[in-house]
Amino acid sequence: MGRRACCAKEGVKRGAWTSKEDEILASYVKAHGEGRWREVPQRAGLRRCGKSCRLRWLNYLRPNIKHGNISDEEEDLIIRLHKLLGNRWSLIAGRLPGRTDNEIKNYWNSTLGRKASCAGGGVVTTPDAGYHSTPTKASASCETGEQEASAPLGYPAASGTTSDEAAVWAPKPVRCTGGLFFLRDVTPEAETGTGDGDGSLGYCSSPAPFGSADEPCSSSGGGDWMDDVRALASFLESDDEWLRCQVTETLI
DNA sequence: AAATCCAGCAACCGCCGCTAG
DNA sequence: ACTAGCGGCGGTTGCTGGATT
Repeated sequence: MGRRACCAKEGVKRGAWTSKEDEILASYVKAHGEGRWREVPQRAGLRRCGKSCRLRWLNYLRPNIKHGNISDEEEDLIIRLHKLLGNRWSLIAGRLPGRTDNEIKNYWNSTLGRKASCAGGGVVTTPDAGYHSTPTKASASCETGEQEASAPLGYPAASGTTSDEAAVWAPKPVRCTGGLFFLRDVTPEAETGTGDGDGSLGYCSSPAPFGSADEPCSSSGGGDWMDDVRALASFLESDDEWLRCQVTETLI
């Protein structure tokens, strides 16, 4: 409230970008670097909102961006990361070089989400995010059309459990000076990680009172889900950023 | 061949956290 | 300590082209 709009509505062009605009923006960012997006339109001579410039650059103009043809490996990784992280598209994208959060989000909503939904689960999202926006098109094309009442898109419909029980708690991540961590107590198992660590993981030291009794947080776990977590932890530990953080056992 | 439906994608919107002043 | 501004993120919308009727 009271916050200034990110850019004036009037005089700002909207809609699809032209190749000319792309060219201007790309050359500007190459010359001046990223950041100060609010100033970019003025300085570059674009009649666009700064946010729009940023989005265009990040999702389309940035070097090394890959478009389309998401491989099976990438798809598998997206599914696994989504299991672990929920709808944290930027984090998922961070593990997929050349892919953008927007592309992954779109891919999920249009393809993987539907697959998962029709398959009856195996997908996790953040309860706090309240995945209330099951893509209507997707759900409409789902053959069963019945599972959504008990297992909305994004929640696993684990056999033998209620949807609530099956809901894996994917906590809201908070920043950790360049990394990500989940505000949960570090358990001994988490400290040892996958066993190949040398104990040098840079844990953040302040388990904040984030998790209260509300989060579905089963400690038993095991099985495929735990395998996924271990595999992901192993994968992610190859990343220096990730070394600063950890995924605790209580995720399961 | 025309109309309609649907999937995919680009872009917008609004909220939130961080940080500089 | 407080506040305003900025950047970033996730959800949503709307357009477009291909598929189907």
